[in-house]
Amino acid sequence: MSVVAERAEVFAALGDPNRLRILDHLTRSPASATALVEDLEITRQAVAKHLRVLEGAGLVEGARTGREVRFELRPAQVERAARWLDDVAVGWERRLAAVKRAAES
Amino acid sequence: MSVVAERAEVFAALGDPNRLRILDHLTRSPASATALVEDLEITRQAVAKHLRVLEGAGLVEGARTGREVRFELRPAQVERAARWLDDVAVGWERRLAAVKRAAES
DNA sequence: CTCAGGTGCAACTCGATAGTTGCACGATGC
DNA sequence: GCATCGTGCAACTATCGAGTTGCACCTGAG
Repeated sequence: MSVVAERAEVFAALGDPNRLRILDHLTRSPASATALVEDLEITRQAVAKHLRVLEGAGLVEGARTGREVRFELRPAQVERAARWLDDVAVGWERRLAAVKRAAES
Repeated sequence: MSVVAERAEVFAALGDPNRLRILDHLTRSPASATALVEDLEITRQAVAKHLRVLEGAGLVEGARTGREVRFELRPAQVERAARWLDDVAVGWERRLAAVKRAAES
């Protein structure tokens, strides 16, 4: 997959309110799909689908312990996405500064 | 709109390869919809739709100059999204450190 | 005035996605 | 062994989203 498509997949995974809530919960502590149902008012299967999307984007990883699967955050992709957004913002500000400099000369 | 829904809207707007390419282009210089068509191999109307999505998320703003509409980046939302991602990553690392400390005591 | 370039709006197709229900399977506790 | 808890898989609905074509409307240049 191309680098831009991969980036888009990560952002798309972040582009759903329920998934953001799941991610927010997982920031505080790992949890299983059934545990996450309580604060989401959707079914367990829907939660499981969201977790698969998040896992597909590399934002989260699940590991089986006994009969439950605990999902925990995987910060690498989160940081990568944050860094790209910073680059976009910084690049733009730099361009604005260059335009301003040109106008003053 | 709730804060989480708004965040999701921003990330959803970023969750498409063509929109990422548009954003990348706009980082370097403002452009109109028809100008953006050249490096995207989709129609002008599709580009216009993407621009409306980006504008709806507050990532971009268009202003009419003569008979064309120049779109330029709006870094505020970009920075806000980056900051939230940083918070997620930092919060998780902090939790990991706390768990480690607890295990060592 | 006329014509061309740039936008905008509307209707349509089609694949992806969020959500559901129903059921089957493996691991745990008694 | 057996009831149960947590998962996983499959089928289905319905909505959203990306992309297209076609047409109408302004604005600027000759």
